[in-house]
Amino acid sequence: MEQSGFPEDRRTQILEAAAAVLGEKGYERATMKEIAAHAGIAPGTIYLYFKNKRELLLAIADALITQQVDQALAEATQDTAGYIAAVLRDRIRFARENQAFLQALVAEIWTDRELRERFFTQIIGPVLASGAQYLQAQVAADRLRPCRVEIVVTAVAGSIVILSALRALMPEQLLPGISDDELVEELTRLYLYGLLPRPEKP
Amino acid sequence: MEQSGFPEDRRTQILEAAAAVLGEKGYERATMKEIAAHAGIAPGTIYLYFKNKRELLLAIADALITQQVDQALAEATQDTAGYIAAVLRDRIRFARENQAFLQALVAEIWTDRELRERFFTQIIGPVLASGAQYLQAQVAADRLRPCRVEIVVTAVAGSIVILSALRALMPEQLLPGISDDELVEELTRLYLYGLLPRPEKP
Amino acid sequence: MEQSGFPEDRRTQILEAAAAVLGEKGYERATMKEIAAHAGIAPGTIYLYFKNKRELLLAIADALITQQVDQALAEATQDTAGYIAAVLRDRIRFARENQAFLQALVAEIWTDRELRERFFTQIIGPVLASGAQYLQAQVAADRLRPCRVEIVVTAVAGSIVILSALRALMPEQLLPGISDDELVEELTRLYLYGLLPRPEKP
Amino acid sequence: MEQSGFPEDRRTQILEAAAAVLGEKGYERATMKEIAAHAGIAPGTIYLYFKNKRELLLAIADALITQQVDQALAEATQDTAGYIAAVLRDRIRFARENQAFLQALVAEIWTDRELRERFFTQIIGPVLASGAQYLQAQVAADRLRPCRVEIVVTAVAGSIVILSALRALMPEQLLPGISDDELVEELTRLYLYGLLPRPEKP
DNA sequence: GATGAATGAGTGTTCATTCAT
DNA sequence: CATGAATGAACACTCATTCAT
Repeated sequence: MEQSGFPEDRRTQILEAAAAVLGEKGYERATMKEIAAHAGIAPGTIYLYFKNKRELLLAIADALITQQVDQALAEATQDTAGYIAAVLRDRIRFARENQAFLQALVAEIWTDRELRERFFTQIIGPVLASGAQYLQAQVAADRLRPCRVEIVVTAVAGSIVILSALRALMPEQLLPGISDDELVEELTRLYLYGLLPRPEKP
Repeated sequence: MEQSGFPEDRRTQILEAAAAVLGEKGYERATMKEIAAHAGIAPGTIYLYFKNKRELLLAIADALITQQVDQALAEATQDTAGYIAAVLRDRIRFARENQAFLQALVAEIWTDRELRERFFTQIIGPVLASGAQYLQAQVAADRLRPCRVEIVVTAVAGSIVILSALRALMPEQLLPGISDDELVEELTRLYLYGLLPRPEKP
Repeated sequence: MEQSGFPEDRRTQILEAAAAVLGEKGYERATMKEIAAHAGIAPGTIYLYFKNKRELLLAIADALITQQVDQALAEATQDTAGYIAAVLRDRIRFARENQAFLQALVAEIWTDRELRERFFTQIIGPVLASGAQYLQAQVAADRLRPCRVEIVVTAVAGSIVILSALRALMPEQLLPGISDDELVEELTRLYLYGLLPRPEKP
Repeated sequence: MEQSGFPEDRRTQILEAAAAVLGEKGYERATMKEIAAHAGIAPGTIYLYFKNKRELLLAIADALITQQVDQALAEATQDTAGYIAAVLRDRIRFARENQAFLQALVAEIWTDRELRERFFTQIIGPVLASGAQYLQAQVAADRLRPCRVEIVVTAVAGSIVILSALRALMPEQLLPGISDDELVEELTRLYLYGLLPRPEKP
């Protein structure tokens, strides 16, 4: 029916339909029939591109992983405040742009060990490591106070994930009327102040 | 088979079995038969106490909600640092104690609008509001710097949730070898410094 | 619906329905739905007694194997002609009584290696071995001429199988109007004469 | 892709691929895709030469039927022992040469009435009739004892079919280490002695 | 003629739910 | 109250067949 101009688009078309349906329904409640309908094709067609339902899920994970972060590395020249803001902004945008994919994945990551480890190793881990490394360098240069960078980085990442996720899931309830920019600004201040060198011990 | 002394304990018995199985398998992958087996009863018996599988899930949510937070209200007399640490410690403990229930719920909250709103309104909302109120009072008393307290509170809550969740799901990978106390201490410092009044504008 | 008096009859009931349907349609063309309908139950019920379609097939094989031959061993006291006739008669009766089961199996044995080896080892093999042993004893006692007993026994068994099978499958065409008794008589004569000691070498 | 020099060879090419795949997998388990792959063509192409999967099967039957037996008719001049040996040898060779075709067919013949009747009428029937006719002539000439030739001929044919089939299917188990020649020799002796005129009644 | 992507009906199987005991 | 055998709707997946290229 709904033909796409390029032959390889079909895969993408299915992937996007799957992300949309999985994101809304979760893995188990999403049916191949519905995914097919959402993509405007017949159920059997999906199996020409993906071996089974699970592979479709893993393909979504891979799609996310491969388009992964060139990161705000270039921004490392900025000052500390600028770097934190840049990372926050970048991650919030990433979450927004891949909302359907992420929403589809998170639910499964929560219950599926294999997916969890795959995702953690390939996405979360590197991001946290990169952040920790940056912080550690700033601490070494006395631009930030000494701290356990792994904990800080994880906490910061956690804030962002939760804020991005819940703002996507419940825009009416979570911080309604507050823009991404306001969010970034406030968080930047919170974490920057939290990490700047301090004259005296508390 | 396995009779309980009190007639109403049966409900609790089922609820706990359900939380255990749902927590491990997720809602869809958990079967009534397995929940029954886990509780040492017959599948049919569950239906004498819960109308259907979904009600069982909602009952788990309710069980969490009702045993909810007397909060660190009593601790409000402490200084600010003590309050933040107390809240962090309390929430981390709550997550640990109800791990199975929470794990079961979160996956569903993620995909189920009704459950999400119920949970947000009854659990998340009040907690955030209470925290925001406390912070606001501290700001008014000049013990903390002015800030958008809703954002800060949500960010702090997000850190805790993510840290607790991932530490439960992936103890080997997320901050291995770091104790809860170390975590609380580091986070307290981060957020306290992030919020203390500052002499000059940055 | 169609309740049986004894609780364990349900398994047998399914097994017989399966044998009937498989016998008529073959394994692949037989559907669980049809087997269920033939047994007067719902499709799902079959899975309470058999793990899957293949197990149902294997259970048919086992049913055949267990009700196996006490053989014409008692008849070993008879003279050679009587023995041969007794075995022929017994095997033809066996084929007739288990026609549906056998027909179902043979088709699968033809294409399925596992089933083939199982059936050969447990049914065919022992039968042939027993026959070969008897013949060998008769040869040793000079009541039959020397011969390669394995070949003879296999040939005799082959005749019977084919004759029984085709007479069941095509009663109109294969030896119509000839009774089992006539068959047994003629075959007995053929093989007895074929095996009796001979005065001179040909 | 793989073009054949002559346009009509394509049909044969498909037929042989089909026989190979059907022989190994059986009718239902063989897929058109696999048959096509085995023939080095696209699935759609098969439908240019055969209306559907079933016609492909029937065409295999026809292929067998047409290349049918010029029979050991020429050998009728031999003595009786020579004739029997010649027929046995010829049939065993036929089974070996057409093993894939035959294996594919037999499974279907077993379950498919139409195919069965077609095959019986066109292949089995004539062979048996020819054999019966020969035997009858020998009996009339007092070179063989009087007997029910239809039964004898069917029994002999049955032996051969079973022996050929099982030796093809289970070479390790059925009469391993015995050559076709030994088989023919032993069977010839068995049936010849079984049929030679006898001086006295047993 | 030849292709092979697309189809969708039909399969085996699962499991929430019921109800006779 | 409790049971657990029975149900049957719904699912993932397969594959013979078609048809635009």
